[in-house]
Amino acid sequence: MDTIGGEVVTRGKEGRILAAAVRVFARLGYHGSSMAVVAREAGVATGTIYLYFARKPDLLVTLFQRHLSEYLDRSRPALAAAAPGVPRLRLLVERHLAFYAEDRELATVFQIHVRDPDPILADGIRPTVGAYFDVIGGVITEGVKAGAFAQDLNVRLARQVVFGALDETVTGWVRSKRPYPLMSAVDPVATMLARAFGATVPGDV
Amino acid sequence: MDTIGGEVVTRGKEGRILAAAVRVFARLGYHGSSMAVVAREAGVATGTIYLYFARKPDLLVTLFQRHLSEYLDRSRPALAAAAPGVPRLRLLVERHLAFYAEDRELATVFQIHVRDPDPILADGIRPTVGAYFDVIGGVITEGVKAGAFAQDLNVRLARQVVFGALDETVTGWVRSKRPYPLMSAVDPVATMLARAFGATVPGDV
Amino acid sequence: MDTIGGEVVTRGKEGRILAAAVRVFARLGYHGSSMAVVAREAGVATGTIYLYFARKPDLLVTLFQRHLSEYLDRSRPALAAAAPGVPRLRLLVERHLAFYAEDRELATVFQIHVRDPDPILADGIRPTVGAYFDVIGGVITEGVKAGAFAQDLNVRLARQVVFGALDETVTGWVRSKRPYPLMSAVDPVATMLARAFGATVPGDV
Amino acid sequence: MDTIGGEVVTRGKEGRILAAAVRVFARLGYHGSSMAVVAREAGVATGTIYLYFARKPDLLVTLFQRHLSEYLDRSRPALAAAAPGVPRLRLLVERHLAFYAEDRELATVFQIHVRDPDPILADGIRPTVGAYFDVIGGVITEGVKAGAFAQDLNVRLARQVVFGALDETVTGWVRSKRPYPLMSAVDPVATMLARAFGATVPGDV
DNA sequence: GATGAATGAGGTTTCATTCAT
DNA sequence: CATGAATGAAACCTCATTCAT
Repeated sequence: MDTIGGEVVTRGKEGRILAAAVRVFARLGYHGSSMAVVAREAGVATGTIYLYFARKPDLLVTLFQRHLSEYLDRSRPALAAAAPGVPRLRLLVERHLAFYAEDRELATVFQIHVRDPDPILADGIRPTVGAYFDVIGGVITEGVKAGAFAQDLNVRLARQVVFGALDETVTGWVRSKRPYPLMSAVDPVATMLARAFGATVPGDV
Repeated sequence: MDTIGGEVVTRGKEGRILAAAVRVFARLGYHGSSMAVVAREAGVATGTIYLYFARKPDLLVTLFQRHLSEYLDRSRPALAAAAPGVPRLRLLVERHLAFYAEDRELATVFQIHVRDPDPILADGIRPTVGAYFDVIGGVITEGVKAGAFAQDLNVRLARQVVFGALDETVTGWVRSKRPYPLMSAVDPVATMLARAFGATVPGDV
Repeated sequence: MDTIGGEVVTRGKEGRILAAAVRVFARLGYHGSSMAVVAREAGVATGTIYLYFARKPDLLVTLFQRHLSEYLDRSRPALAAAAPGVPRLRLLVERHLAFYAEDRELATVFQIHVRDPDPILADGIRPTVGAYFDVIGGVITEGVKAGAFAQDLNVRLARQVVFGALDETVTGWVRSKRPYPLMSAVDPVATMLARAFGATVPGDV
Repeated sequence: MDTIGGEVVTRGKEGRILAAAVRVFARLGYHGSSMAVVAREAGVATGTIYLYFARKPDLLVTLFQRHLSEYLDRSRPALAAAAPGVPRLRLLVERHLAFYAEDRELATVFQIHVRDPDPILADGIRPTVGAYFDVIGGVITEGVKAGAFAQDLNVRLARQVVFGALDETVTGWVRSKRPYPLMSAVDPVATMLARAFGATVPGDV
């Protein structure tokens, strides 16, 4: 896996296996998928997967680490460059939805498994998701500090509202039979969240 | 299982099995739980479960149907009795959180498995969750009609924001090591959602 | 498994599985045997074995514990009843060979696997074999004390000579194409060992 | 592998692989060792082993053939040079223990695997061990003929007693946590065996 | 000769489900 | 109704062996 122009690119056999895992997990879920099916989808022998991933959970955990971490690394500087408050919050919404819009199957996999209670999965996934929560928390805190958001905002709850709203927006999009452009949700959702935090959105009286 | 005075009551063996399933699924997750463990927790023989539930997924599906449907049936008239707009939205938030606060283990199970992609589970769970979405959609639509919420609100997205925000609020509560009173989130979350929809919240200038 | 008149008797499914394991291990060795083959030999399904033995090594370890421990328990009082020195040594030889003569396949399994280095096997087997070594050591020490054996005997080495000689006698018998009566070796071997320890054997000048 | 001045010398890659196999087999046992681990220990690629040994069992079989055969070839003339009876028997004991004392890891491997029932292993190992039995048998037969040992000695059994006693002596040494000098066992064991066969040992009345 | 990635058969173990008692 | 021993399919994972480079 390489990064070219800011995009995660998967190459070689390891990349093909991860890509196959995304497709299979999206279809059957992690627990409904067998290593044999992932292997067949990747066009390799079952044993070959184990040359790159020691155990089955590593497939899913690696997906989160690679894609989400990489997304976070790209997002932090971009967010810092935006003005605190509404602009930065709007950018967060835009980037979040753009990230998932780019790969519907990856989105499906993430939506399904962020909350998986299997201890081994959770141990691998939670740190990455926790880092994302921190990023969201930062956006809110900075907005409050800048006076753009209500001063009495409960940051922890606000963070959950942001994550929950974004997450469910993506889930709805993934589930919809006739997929609409996910990016069309950027403006409405960003507006709702901004208002939720007491910001004055351009166009409001 | 019966309903007495608005409460779901579990009786006899079927009830003990469902209650055991909640405890076990909360601890190990549906996919990490075996029928044998559920049986032991319920104090019955493995085979006995099959006298009440034809397949393993029926355990989880029945939990959603019983508890969530019953919650919905109780909620609809209560919501109808509240004034449309902010009061009704606030009541929705309050009832949602109260429902989960009442049974932390049930909350855990629901949080984890609403999105499970196993086709048999999904087929059983989605209708019930869909009905809840309709209830939420109704609250929002009525609020718009009543002029309490922004007239250009995208109801579908707003619905997802509500569900996502509530869901993540409960998830956060369930995950927290030292559990705080979930009901303390009612006011802040209700306020955020009301503002998100362009409502004037008492106390706002 | 029960004890009737001093004999180990295997009953029910657990007994049938152990008996099958003896036959299969004798033929293919522990490492060359699969659970599936043992199950087929026992006339049960593969999974059934796991109702009685948690892991594969438990099959072999249990064989040692059941048969060898039981043999030791029967032997200790019998040996104590014999006069120290040559008579007791002779009884040890006789009982050892009789024990193996009784079940050629069990003998084969034991010969092959007493020295198996697999840590899990070794941990289970060594204590039992160690107890046997102690019994042998006792016979020698008592013989020395009674003045029947050479006073300067190195007990540790003598113990190894006894065990090695007996073990190899059984191994040779197990390996021979046309099996001779193992009990015909009792007298010659007992005589050799008695003389080895400096005892005067009846008939010597 | 070459023989220079009576010593087995391992040269080149084949020798390094065999030496690695000894170390790995001593640590993990033949059945617990993988070709990959042997290769890593030898510092070669996995495939390289197959340039020198067609199958995995060939590694173990070759070890027996090379080392034991070479030992036998050196032993036969040495034994012939010793006086029949006790001196020759004592030399046999001394050479046997010296052979194992020289390489504790090789000793471990041999102790563990002489009796392995895997047909392919057994077919390769048994002839070599059989040749050793013949050598031992010769020492005893010559001792009887020379009038040094009891005339009614059962040679087959005596041979097993010798081999078993020596084998177990080495096993005990290999197993002991704090290794003592194996050669200290030469005198006591040789004495016991000589007496076992009815010989008058210098120092006896 | 040497490499080591790739293969895929085969092993152990789990567990939903059945059914004789 | 209730039991729980039994089933056997299917999962994960290992590893001897091959072969293109």
